[in-house]
Formats: sequence, structure tokens, C-alpha cells
Amino acid sequence: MARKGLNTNCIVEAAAELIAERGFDQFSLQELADRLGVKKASLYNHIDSLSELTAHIGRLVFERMAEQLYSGAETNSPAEQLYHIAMGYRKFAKENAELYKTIVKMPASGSPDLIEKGQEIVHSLYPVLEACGLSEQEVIHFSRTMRGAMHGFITLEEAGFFGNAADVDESYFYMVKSLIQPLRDKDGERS
Amino acid sequence: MARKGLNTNCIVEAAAELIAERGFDQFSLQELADRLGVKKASLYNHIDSLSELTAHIGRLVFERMAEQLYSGAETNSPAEQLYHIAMGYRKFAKENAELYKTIVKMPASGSPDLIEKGQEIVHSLYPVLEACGLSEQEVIHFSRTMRGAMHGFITLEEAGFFGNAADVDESYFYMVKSLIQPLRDKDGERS
DNA sequence: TTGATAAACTACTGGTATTAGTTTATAATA
DNA sequence: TATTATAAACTAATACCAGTAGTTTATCAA
Repeated sequence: MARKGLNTNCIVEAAAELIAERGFDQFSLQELADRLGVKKASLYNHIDSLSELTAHIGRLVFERMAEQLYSGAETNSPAEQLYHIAMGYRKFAKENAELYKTIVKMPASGSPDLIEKGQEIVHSLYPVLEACGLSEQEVIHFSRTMRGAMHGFITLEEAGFFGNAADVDESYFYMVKSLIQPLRDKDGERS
Repeated sequence: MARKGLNTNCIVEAAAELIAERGFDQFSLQELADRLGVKKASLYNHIDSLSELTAHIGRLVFERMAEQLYSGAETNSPAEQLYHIAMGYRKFAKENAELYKTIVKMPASGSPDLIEKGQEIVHSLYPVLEACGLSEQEVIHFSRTMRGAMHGFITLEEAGFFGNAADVDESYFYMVKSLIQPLRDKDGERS
């Protein structure tokens, strides 16, 4: 009955580790408690519910993704930065497929906290997009377009909805190019 | 113990109805059996498992969506047809939000049957896209792009990941326009 | 009428999240 | 240092869940 020094943070991180190892669908509080050397009920001293824990994990996933996404050079052109982010987004989602499902299969709608983290990922692009000559509204439209496209493509790919008729990497490249090209053009207009 | 005349079809349809009414997350075989006036175990005479049933429902959703999508006039230009489909896709997903989740939250990867139905929705556009001057590979890339974009946008919207900073309808319109415009241009080149 | 089969049933297993009430270790206070 | 309050662990239970084994019954075909 010695104290294990648990807290919300280390529970969330252990849960993320467990999901990454064993898969999202296999995850349970029982397994999590076992791994932490604690009884299942004890987790409730630190978390409110499974869905709250899931939201915490989702936020962690977004944080890690943002970290990886913006690690590269910031010195490129706006279009290059967008390209870099789009490629990094898919790379992260594929390398952390089970963790990414946390966002996809989230019960009900996400917590405000989670939503904010999710927006951060593309919100930091706002100044870049404005620099491309997009209006305030267009920046938001483009941001939503790109997030939706990336997320949807990855989700459908992961679920097996794309056949083998063409290389999926190429399709993603085609999509990203399609989305970014108009920005290059617009940027060109101004200069 | 009188026979209720159940079969796979009417179970799937009752399940879809239940999901539409009460929500995907509230659905259970117990509730489904109650509604059908039957014991839970009896369902297993007609279905193999919950996940198989979910796949059946997913297929039904795709069928209904395809029905609604292609009900309009076929006499428009290719770009107009694409626009019509994109708008219908989101309309259906919003009007049947809980049912649409069946596709999103599907356990593991979907069944081959389901995947085929999903592909049908956009595959019928192939000749249209080819008529726009797209190569065989480009047709597939564009199809994947559009499906991904539509699906992702709707999913993020439904999950509350888009704030109130701009009108969501306008953002969707922006996205669809962005994707279709290059096809108009390409079509124009040929003529 | 008999026999086979399909569809219902009962009763159960092992799993899940969650809660209530209890004990104990730590930290703060007198 | 002794006391007390609190946080963190515990035990034990509840109410669900999907799925299974074995049994009975209704229907159809021979």
C-alpha cells in the first residue's frame, strides 16, 4: 500500500505508451493499472473518467506532433513550410498510428483543451499564410481545408479505403501540391 | 418463443435506425435485441459479431449516401457534377451524423465489402475525371484527394475542431472550389 | 407423421468502466 | 514530537458489455 507517487501526467504518459505498444482497441484501465503496479480503482484519484483520460492523451499526441512538425528550419518560403508540415503530419500519423487513433476515435466531441491544441498545429501558420496574400477569412478557410485534407486522407488510408491502384505516397503528394499551388500563384501575383 | 422472422437485413436496418436515434456510442446489442423483441443471444443466429454488424451498417450508409448523391441531374459539366457530389456528401454526413460515425469509428479496418461500396461512391466519377483530361493515375490521385478532403473536413467539423472564427459552410465551399478549379483550368486547356 | 433444421431461448463467462466505503502513508500543524 | 487532515492507495461491489454453450421449439420437407 506504499504510495507509488502517481499523478495525472505520468498516468497519461503511461497510457500513451501502452496504446502505442498494444494498440488503441486493446487499451483498458485494467492493463494500465497493472503496468503502473496499482489497482484499477486507484487511477480514479487522478483522473475523472476514461474519456477524460482519452482527451488528455489526444492533447499529448497533438503536442508531440507539433514538436516534430516545427523542428525543421523556419527559413524556407511559405509554400515550402506548408509542404514540410503536410509531409511531417502524415509521417507522424503513420509512425504513431495507434496513438493517432486516439484523435479519430475520440468519444463524443473533444475537450476544449484538446481542440485548442489541435488548432495550434495549423494556427502557427496564420502569419505565413497572411504573408502569401490571403485575407483574414481566407487564412481560416485554407487552414481548415488543409487540416481536413490531411486528417481525412490519413484516416481513409489507415482504414484501408485506398486500394492498390496507385501509389499512396504519390496521391498524398498530389493532394498537398494541389492545395499549395494556388498559394504560390497568389504569392507570385503580388511580386 | 414464436419466430419473429428476423434476418440479417432487418437487423442491420433496425441497428441503423437505433444508431440514428440514440447515437453511435449508446448503441449495444442488448438495446437492439430489446427493440426487436428478442433476446440478445438470438441475434447471433443472423450475425457473426458486433464488428461484422458494424461493417454491414457501414455498407448500408454508403449505399444510402450514393443513392442521394447521384439522384441529381447528370447533364451538368464535369466540374458541376463534382461540386454537386461534394455538397451532397457533406449534406448527407450532417443529416446522418451518427450513422456517418459508423464509418469513422469502425473497429480495425473495414471489410472488403464495405471498402468496395465506399470506393463506388467516387469511382463512378472516374470517366468524368478522365473527360477532364486527367491521366489514369491522376484520376486516382484526385479521387483520393477529394474523398480524403471531404471526409476529413466533415470529421473535424463534427468533432468541434473548427472554431467560430469563420463560417464553416464558406470554408467547405472554399475547399471544394480549390480542389475543382484546377480541373476547370485543365479542361479549358484542351478546348 | 417423422425428421431435420433454423431460430428462438436460458444461463453463463470473462471482460469493461465506475462507485462507495475503508485503510494507510504522507504532510502540515499544534 | 504528537496530532490531525488529506491524499492516495485499497477492497468489494455494481451494472453494463460482447460472446458462447447447450436446450427447446417452430417450421418446412420428405
